[in-house]
Amino acid sequence: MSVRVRYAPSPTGSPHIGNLRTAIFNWLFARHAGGTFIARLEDTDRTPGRYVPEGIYELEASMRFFGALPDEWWVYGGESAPYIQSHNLPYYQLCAERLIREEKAYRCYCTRERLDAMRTEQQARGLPTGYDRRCRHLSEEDRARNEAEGITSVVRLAMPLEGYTVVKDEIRGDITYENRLQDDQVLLKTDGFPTYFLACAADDHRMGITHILRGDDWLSSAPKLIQVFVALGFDVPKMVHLPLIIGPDKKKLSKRHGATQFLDFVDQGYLPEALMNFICLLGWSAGDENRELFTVPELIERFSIEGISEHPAIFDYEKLKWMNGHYIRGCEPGRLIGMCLPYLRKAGLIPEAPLSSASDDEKETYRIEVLDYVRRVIPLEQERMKMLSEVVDLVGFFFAELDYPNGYEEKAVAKWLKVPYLKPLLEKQIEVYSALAEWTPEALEAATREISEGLTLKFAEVIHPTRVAVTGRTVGPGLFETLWAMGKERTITRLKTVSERA
RNA sequence: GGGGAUAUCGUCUAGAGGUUAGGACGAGGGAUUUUCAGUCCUUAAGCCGGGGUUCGAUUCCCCGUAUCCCUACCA
Repeated sequence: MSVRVRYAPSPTGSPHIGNLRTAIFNWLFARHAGGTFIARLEDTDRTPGRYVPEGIYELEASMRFFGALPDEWWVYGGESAPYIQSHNLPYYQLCAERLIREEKAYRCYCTRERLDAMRTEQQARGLPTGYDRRCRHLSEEDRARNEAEGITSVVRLAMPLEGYTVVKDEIRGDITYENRLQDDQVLLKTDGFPTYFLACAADDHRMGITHILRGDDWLSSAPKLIQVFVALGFDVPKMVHLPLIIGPDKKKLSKRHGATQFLDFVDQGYLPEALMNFICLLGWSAGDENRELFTVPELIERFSIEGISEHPAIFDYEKLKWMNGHYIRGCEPGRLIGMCLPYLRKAGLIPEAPLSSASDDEKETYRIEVLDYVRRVIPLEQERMKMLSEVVDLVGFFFAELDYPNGYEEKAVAKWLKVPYLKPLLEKQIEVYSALAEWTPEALEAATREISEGLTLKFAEVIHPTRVAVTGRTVGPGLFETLWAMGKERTITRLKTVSERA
């Protein structure tokens, strides 16, 4: 039987990195096995705040970002449509009614107040919490009277009171749970929507799902899910529980740890291939290959359930940054530049591109004055960039109006723009550079070496003050590439300003 | 309170009875250079504790401990 797996997110906002990994693992598993990858929207919780209709677009964007596109989903359908649970309510209701008819489920008329009070009491007395099954054995008359009175009800699963449920986890082995300890799970809510358990079992069956790969946090409730499958008379898919991704403090990954949601990662400028590669290494390993850099085809080729580990993994942002830097360094300059442009625009370093209605002249000017300059500058910082968002800080001095000492780093100034030979040096440079026939890194270096010899200064004694004078800082790309990229006019202007105010 | 899972360098992990316990990030040192970054070389750093089983346990079993998860008309 060919593999059919699904990613079943809820639209609660921008997807969490843990859910993204679940999606990717499902996708890799399907691709590796030549199976089908399905995405299904589990939007059965209509509680305000927990139901974010726009979340669906984030979900779609995240899958596109990784290139982990489903074979079947709500965007372009498939043979198991619908893929949005709220569009299929009658189906779940039918399932619930059938279970009632077969006495595998029952209507429960208990109010939330009673349930809350019961739970509070149980907790106060140190008793296990759970539904006391009061409505499970209601007489026909009681039931009829409740219905006649119009009391709202939910449908609960009549959990077997004896025996055991075995969760056959593909990586953890068999895990046995006592049925008497399992709650009579609500299957259908008063609003007519199914709960996760009903919707999941019903849809997994309907869609022919063969394997369930989901977070470890579902393991404890797996016996309840299995009992829903059993009650419905459906085969239980193979189960694979993925280790959780946690924060450095071993707590659930949250905002204060850094980026956690898809949007956060995109904003900070992580490349899809870096995030994909890194995420796959959290809770999965290719084995004894002693390698951690993998392309997507390599991941597909190697991915297997045996390689999944069983303990939670801490999300190491440092390692992600390293990996992102690695992929940025290997990036085609054209692609890198394209990815950096939005950051530069957002920071106000470069103007917005002219509208399509703008004149050809305007477009040409933008191309020459902005894009060509960006094209020269970005590659110079490529090997230093760890996240795209850093580009703003890295190349800011190329664009910003430096007006000595405004915009200059204090320490840099103190160290290199207070040297006694500064003024003669700068004046000589202005003279020589202005007369330079060819504005290339090589010519600039040759000229500068001559200057340093002429003034009997060490090369480093020339390099450092020059860099600070022209960039306002002590770190950056090679000085002559920097001068070359900045252009003669900008270079001379900055040297003059510093020289005059020195 | 009940139930479940998990436990190898700081972190991600390899290991599946006998290994100098391997790799990567990070950290330290060195080389290169024009600063930073990068690259190359290099060092330190680990089997949660206690019992078993075994000729021999990081590895298998039990107990303890710790951590996380579930215990909702949330997924």
